[in-house]
Amino acid sequence: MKNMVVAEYIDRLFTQFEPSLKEILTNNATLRDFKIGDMLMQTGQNMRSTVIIVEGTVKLYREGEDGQEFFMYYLQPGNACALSMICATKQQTSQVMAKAIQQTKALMIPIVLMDQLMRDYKTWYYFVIETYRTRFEELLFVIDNIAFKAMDERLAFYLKKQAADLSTKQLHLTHNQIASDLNTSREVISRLLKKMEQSGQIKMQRNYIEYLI
Amino acid sequence: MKNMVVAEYIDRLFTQFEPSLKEILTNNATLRDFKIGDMLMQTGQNMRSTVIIVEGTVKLYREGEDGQEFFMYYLQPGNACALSMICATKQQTSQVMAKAIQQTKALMIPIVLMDQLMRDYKTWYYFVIETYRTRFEELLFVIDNIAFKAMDERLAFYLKKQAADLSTKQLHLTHNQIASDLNTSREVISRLLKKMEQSGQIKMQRNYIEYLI
DNA sequence: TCTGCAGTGTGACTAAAATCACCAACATTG
DNA sequence: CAATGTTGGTGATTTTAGTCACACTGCAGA
Repeated sequence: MKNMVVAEYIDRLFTQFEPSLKEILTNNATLRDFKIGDMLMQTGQNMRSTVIIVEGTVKLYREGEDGQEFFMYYLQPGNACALSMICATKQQTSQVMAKAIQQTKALMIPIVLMDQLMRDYKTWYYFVIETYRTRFEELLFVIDNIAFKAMDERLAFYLKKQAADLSTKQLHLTHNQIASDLNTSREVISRLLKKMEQSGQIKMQRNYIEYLI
Repeated sequence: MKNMVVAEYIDRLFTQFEPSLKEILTNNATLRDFKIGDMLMQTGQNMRSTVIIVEGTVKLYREGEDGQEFFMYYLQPGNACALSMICATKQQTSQVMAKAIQQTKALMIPIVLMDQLMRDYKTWYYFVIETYRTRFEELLFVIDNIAFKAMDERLAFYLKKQAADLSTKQLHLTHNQIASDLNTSREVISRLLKKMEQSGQIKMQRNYIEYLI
């Protein structure tokens, strides 16, 4: 019974859901595996399911003209992709990219269920609203940083967020990746990182940054 | 009967709503007036109602440290404030500012109604979802511009959007206002506008820009 | 082991934007 | 109409970030 696996994820991550809601989800969700680098969503793609991450980490980003991956936020176990809910409901196409940066498992919930779930289950409705709210806030944060902060502050904030989101101070990042995430150039990042190392905020090695604060 | 006024607005702007939904809204919404410059929402404020604009225009912006009003988008008749829905539902505080830039009237819908409306009325539910979707997209657009575009492109886009949103090519803006909206300095805007005038995209007068394309 | 490439360091230069300084035009108000 | 404040124009300068060029260093694969 492969749905035992689904049921277990739902039980663990959504303790607040009513038993009958859990049952509906279990019976209708399919579990999908994504390897590192796999895309869950791409610009222009039409969504047919709402996506809920149950394992791993997914990076949401806006793609630049030269392939930059302007970082917005991560989705983690228990998070749903707000855009997959929105686009799914109205059959709209997505405006962003979502890529697995770890081995990831996600529940795919057919969009046809959305109306019924929203109507019948207050806990689901709250979950959806909360998803919108947190993602909206993340976007506002992104706007704040990019609109009002200089590069050094943005970098410091970026590293802090990485450490927090990935729950580790051992960051496996190249200067190039960071530059792409912040939409700047590698040299700028190298220089700023050096300053941060000199002031004791980080330690650097090849492909690796240790966040010390 | 002051609710006749409310009923009329709802009838005109929300033809898709079921009669009983319209009735509930009519009986529970209060109409509020805002003069130019009045705030509908402020950072840190706790929302107690969902706000639907029925007349006028409201500017949503992020406030900078020195009082800049970093422009995000306008709300117009028929639009609801996505944040007032989100914050209202969870009693969260708002992260942005909303200011009337025209004489504005708005329906205030008590948050206690939200759960019931979402559950009982599919048209309401769709309206809410659509509100989230369009505002989310607006934010993505803002991020796109600020992350990837240079000042001249941002300015051109800004003027275009003003003309489109306010349905007029006669823009009553000072260089200072524009600079504040784009979080740059007045001199930069003056110079770029001059270039745009020279290339025939706009015509300038004091406190006034005519968008020619 | 050697080779090549991805990752990093750094100086020099360029470009974009912010800041400073100051002036002129216009509007409002007493 | 004089005084004052707001708006806009413009040159000079500074700051920040982006670009170019090139060197160095590990690591992985032939």
